[in-house]
Amino acid sequence: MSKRRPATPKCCSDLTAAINPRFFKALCDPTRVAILVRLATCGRPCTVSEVANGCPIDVSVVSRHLAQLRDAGMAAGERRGKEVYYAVRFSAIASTLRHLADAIDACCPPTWSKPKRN
Amino acid sequence: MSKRRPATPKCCSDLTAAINPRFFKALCDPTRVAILVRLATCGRPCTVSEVANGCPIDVSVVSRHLAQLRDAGMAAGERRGKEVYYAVRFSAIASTLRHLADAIDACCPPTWSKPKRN
DNA sequence: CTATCATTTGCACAAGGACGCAAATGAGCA
DNA sequence: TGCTCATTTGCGTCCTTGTGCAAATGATAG
Repeated sequence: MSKRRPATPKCCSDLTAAINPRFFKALCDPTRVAILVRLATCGRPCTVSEVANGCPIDVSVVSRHLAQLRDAGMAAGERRGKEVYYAVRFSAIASTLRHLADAIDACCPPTWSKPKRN
Repeated sequence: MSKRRPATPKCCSDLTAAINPRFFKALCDPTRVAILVRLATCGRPCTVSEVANGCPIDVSVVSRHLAQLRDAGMAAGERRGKEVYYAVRFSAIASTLRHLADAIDACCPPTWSKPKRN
């Protein structure tokens, strides 16, 4: 008599809300990921020039990538004088990922129902 | 006398390894995400036609998206007769996300060092 | 104010990805 | 074997996005 599972479990609407396109789009491009890792590896906030230094791509492109990471909530930019220091928002990224992981778990039925043959 | 943090913390190489481009590329496209959510909402393995039914896009496109989700490790496809049943790999997705979240945390220094002025 | 440096933005071009249609493949059935 | 249905794949097109160069903006020093 106890209902097993609603036809459309409410968890999945949460799932849609948990998937922020801008967030994952930011992780699509290998160059952008490399920039993010480089920023994380640095261990402290870095300027655009510092990040671009040694990279084969133009500074303007690095600036755009950093802005995109900022808009995605994965980095924070702070201007100090002429320079802008970017830092990885570690906890924000981790919490976003864990939030989605929880939403996924909530969507997963404990026992996977056998598909009915039609 | 105790060292605070190595110049290049080993955690960040883990970070690079934890970010699978194919995984996040799969979540870039809104249509693909919608298909994933639809598959999750269904609550059971669905055929390509079932997923495509009611969608404004062509079946072939849905098939391609599902294949991409499969290659990304987010879905599993199993052929039964003429049809192929796709299912969301909930635990695989969740564990991938949590693994990355852990790698991010490991990369984050407890006390964020003040940026040195150059 | 002018000069200089760091960063951002406008613009044009190239590369990559999504899409639809048609053809090919896989699998069951008469 | 021939037919039908479900899925996949090839191909051309369109749209998005990454990229470099040049110009504009922001900010400090002289």
